[in-house]
Amino acid sequence: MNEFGIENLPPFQNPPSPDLGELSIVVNKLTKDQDIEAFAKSLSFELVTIEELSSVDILKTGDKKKKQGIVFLNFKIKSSVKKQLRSDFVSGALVKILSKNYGHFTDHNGNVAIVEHTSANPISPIHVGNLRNSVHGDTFARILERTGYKVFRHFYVNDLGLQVAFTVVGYEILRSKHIRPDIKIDHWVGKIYAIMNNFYYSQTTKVKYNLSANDLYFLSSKDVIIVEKRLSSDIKKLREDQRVAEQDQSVPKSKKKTLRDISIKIQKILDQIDEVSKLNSTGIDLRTRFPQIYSSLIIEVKSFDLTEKTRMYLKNFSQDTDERIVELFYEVVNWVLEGFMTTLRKFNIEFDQFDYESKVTHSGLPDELILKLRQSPNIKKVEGKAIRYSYPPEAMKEFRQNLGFTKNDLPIKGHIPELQLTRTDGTALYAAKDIGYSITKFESRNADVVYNVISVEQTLPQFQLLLPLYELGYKNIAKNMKHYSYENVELRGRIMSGRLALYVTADEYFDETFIRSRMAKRKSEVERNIAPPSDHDGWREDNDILLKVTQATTRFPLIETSPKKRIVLDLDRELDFRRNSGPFVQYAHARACGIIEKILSEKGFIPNVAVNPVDLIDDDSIFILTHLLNLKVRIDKAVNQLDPSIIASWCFELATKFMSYYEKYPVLNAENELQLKARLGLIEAVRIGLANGLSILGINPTNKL
RNA sequence: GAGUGCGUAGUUCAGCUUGGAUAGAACGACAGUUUGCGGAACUGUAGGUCGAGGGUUCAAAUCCCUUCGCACUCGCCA
Repeated sequence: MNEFGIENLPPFQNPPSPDLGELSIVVNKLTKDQDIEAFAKSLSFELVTIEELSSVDILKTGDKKKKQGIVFLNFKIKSSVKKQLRSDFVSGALVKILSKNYGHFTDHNGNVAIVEHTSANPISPIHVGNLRNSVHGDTFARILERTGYKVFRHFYVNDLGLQVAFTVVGYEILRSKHIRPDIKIDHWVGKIYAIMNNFYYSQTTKVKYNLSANDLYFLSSKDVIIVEKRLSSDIKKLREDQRVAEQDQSVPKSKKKTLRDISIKIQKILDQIDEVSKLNSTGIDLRTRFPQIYSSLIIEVKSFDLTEKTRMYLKNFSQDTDERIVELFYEVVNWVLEGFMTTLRKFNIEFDQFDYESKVTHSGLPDELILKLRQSPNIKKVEGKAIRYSYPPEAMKEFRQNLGFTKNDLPIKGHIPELQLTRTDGTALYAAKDIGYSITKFESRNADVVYNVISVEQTLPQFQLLLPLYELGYKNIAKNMKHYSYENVELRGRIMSGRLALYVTADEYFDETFIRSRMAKRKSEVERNIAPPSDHDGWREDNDILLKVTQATTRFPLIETSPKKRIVLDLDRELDFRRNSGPFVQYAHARACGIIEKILSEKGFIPNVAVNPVDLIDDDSIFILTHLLNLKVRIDKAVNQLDPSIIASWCFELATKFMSYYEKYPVLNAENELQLKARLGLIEAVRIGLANGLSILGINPTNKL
C-alpha cells in the first residue's frame, strides 16, 4: 500500500448487489492529485495478485445526473475461500445465537438506571396518549436491561394539583351519599373530575366577570353573551391601539414590539371567549351524559363555596396539616392508581415504585433547595417572596464545559427563558418540586442515569432543571438526567379531552383489539376446519394466545415509529391484522415454533448447533444470521438515540425475511437429513431472535396461533 | 419576536449522527403463486423534482446558509 502513498485504508463496504462482488472500496478517497481512473487501474493490477481474490473490478458511476464520478473497486473472493469463510461464519453464528445469553449484553453490568414514565394525572383513566408514554417507557427500560443495567421503573404521582383537589371534594360528596362506583374506578373518577372541573371554572369565571351568582356552578348561554360583549369591547380598544401603533413611525424596533404585544393580547382575549363558551357547552354535555353523578354533585356543591373549599383542601394536604383530608386524597389517588395498574398490566407494564409529589413536598426538600438557591447570583427577586431563576450565557457556558456537553448535546441552543420557582407567597411551584424530586430519585436508587419519559411540550421545563441542579452541587444529576421526549398521539376522527371526559381509554383500546383478534382467530379456524376449544384447558390456552396477540397488536403501533414523530392512530387500520406489524411478528414466531415441533414429532430431531454449516452458506441464510447478530448494534443505537422503534423494525425485518426464506427452503421436505438439520438449526435461530425481539418490545411471544 | 421538532411514493414511515453505486419498507392499487412444513403467507409490476432555493464537495436525502409549510414551547397551572 505504501508504494501508492496510501496510509489508511478507508473502510470496506458491501456492494449493493452480490453479483458486483463481496467487498468494495471507494477509490476517490485514496488520492487527491492523481487521475482517479488511472490510479484505480494500477491499484487493481496490484491487488488482483492477492491469492484469495478471484477478481478486482473497476466501476465508475456517471450516467445519472447526481452522484457522478465515483470510482469503486469491487473485490470478488475465490469461491473456495468464500465457502470456507461462510462456513466458519455460520458455525460461529449458530453457537452464539443458540446460546442461553443471546440478546443479553454486559456493557452496563453493575450500573443502575431509572426510567420514569407514564406519570399520568391520577384523576382520569389512562388514554391512548398516555399509553404511548407507557409503552415507550416500558420498552426503553427493557432495552436498557438488555445492556446490563439494573432498571427501576418509577411513576411520579402528581397528586398536589388543583384538579386533584376539586376531584377529591366531589368524591367526598358522593361517598357521603353512599354513591359507589358502578364502573372501573379510574373511569368513574374521570367523570367526577370532568364535572367538578366544570363547576370550579364556571364559578371562577362568574366571579371574575361579576356575573349573576344565582346559579354559581353553571355558566349559562346568557352569561357567555355578557362575557363576549365585554371582552369584544376590550378587543375594540386594542384594535384602536394597534392602528395608532402602526401609524407611529418613530422607533421601528419598539414599534414592532408594542404591535406584537397588542396582537398577543387580542389572541388571549379571543381564547378567553372561546373557553367561556366551552364551559357552557361542556356543562350541558356533562349534565346530559352523566345525569346521576351530576345532579348529586350539584345539589351539595351549592351548599358551600367550591373555590374556597378546594383551596383549603389543597393547602391542608400540601402542608400535611389535616389527617382526615390527607387520607381522603390518598384514598382517591391510590384507588385510581390501582385502576391504572390493572389496565397497564394487560399491556405487560408494571412499576417498581410510585413517587408522590405530596411526599416530596412533605419531606421539606423543595423548601430547603429554595432557601439555598436564594443565595444564587442567578436568582432574581420578583414580587413578594417570588423568585425566578435565570440562565446567563456565562453560567450556561461553564455548565456546558464542566459537564462535557457540546452545544449539540443540548436541546436548546439560544437564550433560555427564566424559570419561576416560587409564588408571591413563597410556596414552591412545580419546577422547584421537580428539582427536589430529581435529587430524591437519583439518591433513592443510587442511580447512574435517569430517563424521564415526558412529552415534547416539556422540553424547556425539563432542561431548565439542570442548571439549578448543577449549581446546587448535583453535577452528576445534571449530567445524567435525560429527557426522553416523545410526540403526541392523535386519533383519526376523534377528539380527546379529559375535561370533557372524552377519550379513547387504554382499556377500550385493549378490549376492542382483544375482541377483534378473537374474531380473526375464529375465522381462520373455520377456514382451516379446526374446531374451537371445547374444554376448560383449551379455552384457557386460547385466551392466553389471544392476550399475547393483543399485546402485540396494541403495543406495536405505538412503538414502531420514532418517538419524535406525531402519530395519528387510525383504529380501523391498527385493528386490521394485515396492516399491523405486531401480529405478523407473532405469527412468524408461532410458525417457527410450529415447524420445530412438527419436526420433533415426525422425525425426532431437536435443534442443535452441531450442523453441517455448508448447508447454510446461501445468501439468504447468511443474511438472516447476520441480521440476528446485528441485534447488539441495534440495541446500542436504540439506547443512544432514545428510539426503541429501531428494535421494532429489527423484529419486523427478521419476520419478513424468515417468511420468504421459509417459502423458498423446505425444511421438513429437505433433500437430505443433513440439510434438514441445518435448516432446522436456522429456524431455531430465527425463533430465538423473534422471541428475544418480542420480549424486548414487552410482548410475550406465543408458540401457537 | 425567540427557541425546538417535523416535511422523503396515493398513505404511514426508514435512511440523515459518520456524505459514496439503482433513495428502502409496509399499506393501498394492479398481476401472479396454493393437491401446503400453519394463506394472518409468498412472488412480481406500477408509483419519488427526498418542501423550495443557494453553497461546500470528485460525490448531497444526508453537512452549511436562506426560505416556505405544519406542530409545540416561552415567569406564578401541574
